[in-house]
Amino acid sequence: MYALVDAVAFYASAEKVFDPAIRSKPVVVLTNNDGCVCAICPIARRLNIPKFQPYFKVKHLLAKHKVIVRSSNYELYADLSDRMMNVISRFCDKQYIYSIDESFLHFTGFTPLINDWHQYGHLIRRTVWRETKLPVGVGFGSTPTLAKAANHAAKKLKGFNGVAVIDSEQARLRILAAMDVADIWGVGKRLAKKLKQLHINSALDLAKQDPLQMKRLFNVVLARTVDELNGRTCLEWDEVRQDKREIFSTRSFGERLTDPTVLKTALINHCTIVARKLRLQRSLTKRLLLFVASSPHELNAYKKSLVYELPTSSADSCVFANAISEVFAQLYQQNVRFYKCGVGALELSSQQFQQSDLFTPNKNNIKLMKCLDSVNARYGSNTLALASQQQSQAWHMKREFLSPQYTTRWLHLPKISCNL
DNA sequence: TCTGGGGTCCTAGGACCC
DNA sequence: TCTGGGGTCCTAGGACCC
Repeated sequence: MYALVDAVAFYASAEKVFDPAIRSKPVVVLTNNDGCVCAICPIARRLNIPKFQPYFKVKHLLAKHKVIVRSSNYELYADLSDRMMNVISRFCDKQYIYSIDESFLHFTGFTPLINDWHQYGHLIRRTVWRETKLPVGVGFGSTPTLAKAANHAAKKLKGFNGVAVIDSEQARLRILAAMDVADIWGVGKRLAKKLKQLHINSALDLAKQDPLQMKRLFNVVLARTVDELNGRTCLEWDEVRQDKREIFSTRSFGERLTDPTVLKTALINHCTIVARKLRLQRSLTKRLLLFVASSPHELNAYKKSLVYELPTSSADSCVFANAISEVFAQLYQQNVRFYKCGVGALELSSQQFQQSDLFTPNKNNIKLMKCLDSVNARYGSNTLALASQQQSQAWHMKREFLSPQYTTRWLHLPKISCNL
């Protein structure tokens, strides 16, 4: 049995945790640089606020309904996510954190004392709410995709109240029949449109298809989804939590940027993030993708990228930073208003099997990186940083409606006053 | 006045080589 | 003079997810 536990409109719910005054109000959260609406609380959802629309286009609508608008407060969300995942982990020995607000639980060789999945789901919900004040939905199913479907039902379909269980044929048919094919995990807008042309409208319609036929007409991924919807597990636990095959760090700037030094600093910051992520999954990369770009919405948009081939696979921030310095001139161009840049690690390999070069000295300083990681883990990210990262504020995000970092900054600690 | 997220994986099609 | 196959690698862009 698998379970998927995730928060209801996580970012918006997180904003309500330390601000009870807005709990009964419509709340939305914006993406980086206050670009788009990315989280809509259930109360705001009833007002038909569209998701992933540019903020400036829905501004008037939000104002009309007196919607509370917040910038993304990642410091807060990351910390609340940790707390939530911690609580959830107590309910199963195998947890896989799939995203900031979702985790899969895999019950195998272990049955909870409470031998009723409904009750168990509600216990998870109640406990998470009691300890974090975050609302979660829980879905159970015999495959990851069915657990996802149950989770969708738990939160979106009538009569489930936050928990749904697919543990019988009736339950499976009932939930899949009520689900639009577009709401299945792995079926996006594009695929859903094509499926509907073939009169495959509900999740159940898709489940009834022949996997081989789906593979022929579409691809192997969809064939697997069909199998999963029928209770045949294709995404094995190890596959669900496989190592990433590429790792990126990219960001748009709060304001357009023309200064080469600042742009280079931004790139170096991205490369240290990528290096840290690589070390976290014990991977090395042989090739870095570096890119810079002006806004795609601009006339004569500028875009330049290049692949840097490292002499030996690495996850060393210093090696990456040197690579950037070496080729930066090829990326930069005068009079371009830069909007975005990023670094990606391609062609990853395991740290365990490092291939060295007979003729090139290995420049990877594993000890130094280990030290850097442990200091930063203890005292906060970027306590130790490369000199070339120069804590510049110039390219930092625009966050006009930022809430306090209640849990990660002393100055932002919530104050409780009581009158005796 | 101007404003449009970030991450990962996959694939079609082009370049190049034999 | 004209015509032609198959493999590998690379890249840009698409699809999907949150």
